[in-house]
Amino acid sequence: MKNQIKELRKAKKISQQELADYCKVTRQTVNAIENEKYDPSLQLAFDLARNLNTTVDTLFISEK
Amino acid sequence: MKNQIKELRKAKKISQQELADYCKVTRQTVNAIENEKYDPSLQLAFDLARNLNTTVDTLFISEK
DNA sequence: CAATATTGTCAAATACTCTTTACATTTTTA
DNA sequence: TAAAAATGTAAAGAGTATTTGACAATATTG
Repeated sequence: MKNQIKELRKAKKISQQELADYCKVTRQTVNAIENEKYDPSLQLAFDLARNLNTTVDTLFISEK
Repeated sequence: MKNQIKELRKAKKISQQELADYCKVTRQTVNAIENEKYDPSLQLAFDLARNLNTTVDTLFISEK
């Protein structure tokens, strides 16, 4: 599963910490997901999409 | 998190078992998600959406 | 009605998500 | 260049997702 979090976050000019705060998770969680250590839960995927003004289907790319 | 899995599955006239097979999970997993016992992983959300000919953003409704 | 398919549910075990704490490295800014 | 901010990473533990096996209840079909 790939994602465009880093690109959209930078386009919005916010830090991992700020995005993490908006989504109510830790900075390390955002960092791990950006660097594809693991996939977020479905709820967190929705929270990330919302805070980056996009949709889950465009933020994440299921490689199948 | 709400979802429209049951409605779309019935519209397609397939059983929980068939949908589970397509997504490579157990019947119990599909049943639990339909009945909102817990949310699927992000990957399974994409698999469910794809097999029901829809998108994650329309199949699931994040209540926030 | 009887047989079969489908669905609901439960408990125990395993795998994965996420947090916390901590420290190192890189980037930005004064 | 020095200080501050941002990022990368790792280990341990809590909480959640999924599997397996099993049994009961409901719906469908012959």
